[in-house]
Amino acid sequence: MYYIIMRVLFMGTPDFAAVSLKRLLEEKDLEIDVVTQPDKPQGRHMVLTPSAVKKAALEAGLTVYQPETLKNEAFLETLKELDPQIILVVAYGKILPSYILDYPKYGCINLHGSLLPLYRGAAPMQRMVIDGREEIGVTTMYMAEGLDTGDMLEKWRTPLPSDADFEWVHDTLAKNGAELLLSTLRKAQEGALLPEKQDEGQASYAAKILKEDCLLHFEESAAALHNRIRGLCPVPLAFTTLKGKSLKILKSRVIKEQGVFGAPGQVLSLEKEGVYVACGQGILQIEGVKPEGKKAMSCADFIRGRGIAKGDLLGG
RNA sequence: CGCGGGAUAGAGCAGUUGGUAGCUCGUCGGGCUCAUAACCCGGAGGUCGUGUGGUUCAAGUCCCACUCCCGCAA
Repeated sequence: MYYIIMRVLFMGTPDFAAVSLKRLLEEKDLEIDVVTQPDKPQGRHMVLTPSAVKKAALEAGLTVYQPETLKNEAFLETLKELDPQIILVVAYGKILPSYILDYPKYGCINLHGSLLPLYRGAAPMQRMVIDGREEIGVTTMYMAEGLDTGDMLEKWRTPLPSDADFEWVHDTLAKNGAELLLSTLRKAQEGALLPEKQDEGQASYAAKILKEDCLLHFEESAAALHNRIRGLCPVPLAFTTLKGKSLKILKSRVIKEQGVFGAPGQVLSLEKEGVYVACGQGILQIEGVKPEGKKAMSCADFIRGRGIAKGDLLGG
């Protein structure tokens, strides 16, 4: 197999994107430059932290660009200088203006973490789990001016196991998405892509996860609560409150789908495997928690330390 | 120096007005049992985060400095 060297501009920011970048780096015929978000203050002491993509790029000895904005002409100079033949975008975090979209010969191709046109937007992977979807996947597309509205190129899909959490989805889609992106890139080189319009009637939007999305409402069914808990695990984690303090929930299991066994949020019993909690419909078993100011622990430990008792009300 | 909580046996926690440490679980040994993650008896295991720190007759317990962990916020 022989390819002429191709100049690729990779634009991405978080870990999900870094996986794709690392995969592309394994290819010998790609000359890659990287654009990522500027370092941002993060963590407990607001330390300036580089993005996962930046770390990966620097490790590989690539040049990294971190424009504050793409809206002015400053970035156009950089673009002309790099003169990419194709731009690959994975979770970059900013909208690309048309002068960038129109620049490369082979276009701008984006990898998105959902089966478009479903779950356009910022947090498709979490939302798919929270909604209890049975099938998940990734899509590559040509980028258009709208939010994830471009013509679709290739897809990869897989069933979503009922106990899989966000981390599993993220890792699975990042890995297979990277392969899909490379496949699409190769087809673009060969002119073998068959763009397909998105059905606007089917489109849905996966909004960014906010604090309020993480709060558990025990009036919901056990199944819905379970989906929310795993969809937000391991970050940012679903939470409830107990005796005025926040309590993050790490892991859960649906014990009963149907029936009302107590006030929503009421602790029914303390078992070895976890705490049984009454929900709007059914019973949820909570298996791991992270109390405010403490480390993550199993429910068995939490009970031993007397952190919770039968009859306590979660979310009160 | 963004705000706050914490650091005590392998784990999760207590520890009262300062007087050299307890609970639950685990672990080890023995007993009971058809059997058991059950039950009974017994044992081991801690220089109480670090400091050649301060106060005191005496500090896990008060004061100071430092290290690390966590929650909030971004």
